[in-house]
Amino acid sequence: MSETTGFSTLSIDENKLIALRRQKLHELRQQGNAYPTDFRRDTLAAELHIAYGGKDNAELEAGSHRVRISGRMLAQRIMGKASFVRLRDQSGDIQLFVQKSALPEGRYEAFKTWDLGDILGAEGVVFKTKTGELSIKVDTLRLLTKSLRPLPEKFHGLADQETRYRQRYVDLIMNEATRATFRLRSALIAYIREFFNRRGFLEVETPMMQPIPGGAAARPFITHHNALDMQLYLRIAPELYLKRLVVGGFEKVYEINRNFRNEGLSTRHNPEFTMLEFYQAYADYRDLMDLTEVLLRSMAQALLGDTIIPYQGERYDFGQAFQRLTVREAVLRFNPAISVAELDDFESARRIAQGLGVEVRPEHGLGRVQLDIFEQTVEHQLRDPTFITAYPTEVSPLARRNDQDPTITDRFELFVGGREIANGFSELNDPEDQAERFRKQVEAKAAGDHEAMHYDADYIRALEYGLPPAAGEGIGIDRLVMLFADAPSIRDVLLFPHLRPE
RNA sequence: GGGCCGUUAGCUCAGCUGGUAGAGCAGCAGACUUUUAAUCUGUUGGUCGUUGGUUCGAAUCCAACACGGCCCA
Repeated sequence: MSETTGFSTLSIDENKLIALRRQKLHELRQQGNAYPTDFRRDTLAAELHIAYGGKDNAELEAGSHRVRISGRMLAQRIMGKASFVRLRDQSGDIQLFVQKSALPEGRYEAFKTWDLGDILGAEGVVFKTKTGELSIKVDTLRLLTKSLRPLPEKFHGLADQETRYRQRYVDLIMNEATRATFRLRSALIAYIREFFNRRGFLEVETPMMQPIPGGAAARPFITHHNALDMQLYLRIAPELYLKRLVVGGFEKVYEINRNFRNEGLSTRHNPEFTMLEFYQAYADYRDLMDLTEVLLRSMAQALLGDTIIPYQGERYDFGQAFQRLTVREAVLRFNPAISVAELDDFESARRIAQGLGVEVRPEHGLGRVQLDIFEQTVEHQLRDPTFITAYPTEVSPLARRNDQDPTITDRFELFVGGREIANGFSELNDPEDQAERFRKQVEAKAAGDHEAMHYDADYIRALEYGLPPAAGEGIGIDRLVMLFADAPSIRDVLLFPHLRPE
């Protein structure tokens, strides 16, 4: 016990490995600037592989290509008078061959004291080793940043899920699969921007702090503005602002940004998540289904090189026309035991829903009950991309009523792999109908529905100026990235997923 | 919110019916001028998630709690 008292002043996760590295840093400080900023690289690792990977060593030696490179030292194989180092920069890895005889006096000895994880700058000549690995024969070698914390083990890497999420920087250092996922995410978002820009959509940014949270059925986060002494909400959706812009004459707009919903965490839910919403005047929900098919199919081809997307052992086909079913049709198709008559009769539908464990509240109408049955029995079975249409009006307060049947709306949701990926509809542009729907929502809120909407008088005022016939859609980017990256949890596609405090 | 599983060295993991903690990697010391999880010799390193209980004795059994994972709502 008395042996350990000397460490009692160290912070909780300080250990001898860190203490030793800290001592090395202390010595570096005494020798001069321990954190130099004057090193400039002229090449990335991947550029070297592209430029010289195909050449043999005789060609390389004849060319004598000098390069300056920098990155994190991930492996060190030290022999008496020469060593190999694996160095990584953003583009990839390159091996350094460090010879004592090629370095200034004392430098090799210093190098041997450097640690895995240290950031180095190196200069030398490109060559290939006798096993054919492209490398740099180093004659200048500097330590640019001392790493105080030991990296995870080189072979198994970092496997602990919790640490991977909490310390994403370590996950990124250690796991190529993680780097690939987030490169894919970036490419996917870039693809969306290009897709919509090319089609004449204008990218806009609307408020994320809103005095009235609207555009979705969800509980918001509440915050407070000190100077104005007013309550604000983090947005649950940008929808109502984007449609105000369509009123203003921006006829095709889109926004990619965060929404915040005050609900539980799961493998499919994070309190903040990224949504694409887009609106197009002089279009209806069918046009958007067509556009969505083109978007996802071309995106799969562009990012994955195929229209078949493998996901967790399944394969989803984005190449063929997406199936389109109404909520009713889907229920009947996946429940052969339910007849049309039973589904369309309120009392029998209610009994079916209750038999499935659904709570049917007195104010719920037939459409809502049918949707409950759909969610219980069909949703998880929709594996290949499938559009479900004709959502009940009572659960679609912002969607346009169907011309033939006012109890349903011209709305669709897209399901892939049993999960909702997108939600779109022809927009309700009748201000009087919209005002009436808001009033219904306010009543529901008063009756205890925390997810019901507020009455947004300014939005009604905007509609009164005239919203052209339009359709809009939201696509959940995180779920889309999960699909494209074959990731089982939303946390795998968020750089910093929300976790409880350590 | 409920059920199941997990939490042991910096990392990846062993640790049996309870007897006081191990390996590999990393680290440290040494050898080695073309390595590839380099190799060879020696060696340091632990609040066994936390708290309480049972017991002569708990990493191990029990309970509660914390965090995470999976499934369900």
